[in-house]
Amino acid sequence: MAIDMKWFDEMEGRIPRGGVRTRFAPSPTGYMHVGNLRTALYTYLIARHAGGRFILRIEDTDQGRLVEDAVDVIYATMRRCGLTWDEGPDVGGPVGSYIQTERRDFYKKYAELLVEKGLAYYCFCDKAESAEDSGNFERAEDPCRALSKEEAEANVAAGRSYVIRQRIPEGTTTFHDAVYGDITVDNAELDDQILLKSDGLPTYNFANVVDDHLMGITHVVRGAEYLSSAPKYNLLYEAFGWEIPTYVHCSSVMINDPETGAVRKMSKRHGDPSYEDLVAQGYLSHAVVNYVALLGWAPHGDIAEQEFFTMDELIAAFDIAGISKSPSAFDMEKLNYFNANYLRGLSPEEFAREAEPWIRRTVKNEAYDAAAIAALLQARCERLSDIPEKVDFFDALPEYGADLYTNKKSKTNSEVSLEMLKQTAPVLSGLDDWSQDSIHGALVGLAEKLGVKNATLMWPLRIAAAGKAVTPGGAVEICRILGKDETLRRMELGMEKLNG
RNA sequence: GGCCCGGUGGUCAAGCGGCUAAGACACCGCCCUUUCACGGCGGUAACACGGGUUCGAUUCCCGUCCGGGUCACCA
Repeated sequence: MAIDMKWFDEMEGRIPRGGVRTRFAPSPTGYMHVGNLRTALYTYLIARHAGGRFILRIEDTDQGRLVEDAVDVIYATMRRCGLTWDEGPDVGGPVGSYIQTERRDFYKKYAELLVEKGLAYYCFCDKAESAEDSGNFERAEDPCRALSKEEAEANVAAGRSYVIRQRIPEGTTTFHDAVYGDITVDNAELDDQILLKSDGLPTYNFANVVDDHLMGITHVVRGAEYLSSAPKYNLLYEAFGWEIPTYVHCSSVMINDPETGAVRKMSKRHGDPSYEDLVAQGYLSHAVVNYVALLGWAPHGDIAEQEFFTMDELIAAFDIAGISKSPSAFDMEKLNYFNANYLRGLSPEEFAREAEPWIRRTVKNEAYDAAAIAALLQARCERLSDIPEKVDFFDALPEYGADLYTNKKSKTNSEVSLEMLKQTAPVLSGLDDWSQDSIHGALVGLAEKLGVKNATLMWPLRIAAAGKAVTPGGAVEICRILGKDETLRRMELGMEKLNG
């Protein structure tokens, strides 16, 4: 076979030079792992911090795992998280295509180049061929044998399926990682790695190296699970004579298994939440991004104690030196804390907009003002999904026991509560102005007149109005939203209950 | 199991030879208060272990233990 060196020269000529270029290269699985999101974020931040370019590349070389619309999930997730890319499948760029299956010819040519150089070889693997139908590619004991160039060409010409493997030389390989430092491994640990699969598509490792090179990637950011395959990359770069990029491996995101208590890598397969799951549970993207940024990275210097960051602040503060080597555990409690803060940081209007759909899950009665309910909720929920249960009493007064009327701190019991409700009913009934201030003023005035604590008067009223020991907002707020008629009706029910 | 990488409170973490070892979440008190929250104040809690090196180790080196990752025609 003839190698057209002019083609390679042309490819090399297209590679952008100068400036930082990073890439996020997910495979389209249909959802975004928390770990992946964090890797994407760090990758983005490294590029933006340096004023460089951030590239999105789709790694879809695994035909068996293709998921429909999965690429759209990636786009949507990254946009919602504020990770905008400068080059990618949809926006194009100087070194496209940005979808690996559309680059299959490139990989094949580069693999053949290595064969030509004597650094890789064809092999024909009967066992693999027979296993192809079942889709189960078991590792053969003696999978391949190197053939002479003539034999190989004859086989290829005869249409036999084949793979191309790289010859791994003897010795040791050392590579440098920006967070882990120098790592050396014995090449004996490495197998002759497959570059091109029998379906003509490249393996992940090979496609990565070829693409990162051709796309001019300067910083290869990825999860630490790839740390042990990194030496293979160097061997590939060396075989081609290419410049080795800066590696930035990020430790894994772990999770404490709620069932077993064991710590393990976070994964969708074990039922751990993905980004999409978190959003569905009522977490704000910015809260997730902020939290995840701090999971495995910490700011240095005079902002070492800062924990809330806007994206611009992250861009300014992010540095590779702050990335930690040890794996960190995803803590839902702390995410809750971040989310609660972001929720409170919203303007009342923004919060109401976010909250309304959740409020309306249990509050179907349009007479009850969603914005007013939202106002009570803003300081009281960590996740939007906490909302429906908290406001269910508006539509339907729960069945509740008379014991709820007894509260030590408010100095109430059944008798006291009944008396308070009896005193309160005519006062509220006579109120023309059903506003917050008006109701509050009337109640406080009555408490003073009766010589009781505000709480002693308010507690029974709130229980009668809501039928729950804990509610968002107090008696005044709830009555105000319920409206005068409904409030008085519920008070009647309460008094009946207390009369036994 | 081989190889690789880690190890500061329950969790996230600062620290980068000399500190009463930060801060945050969670937890526990107190204050505020119309319940609960929010907010404010305070508290409990950590350098895995054993050897070195050093005047001095959480910090450097070695071993042990523990944890994780990886050993695919998956990424």
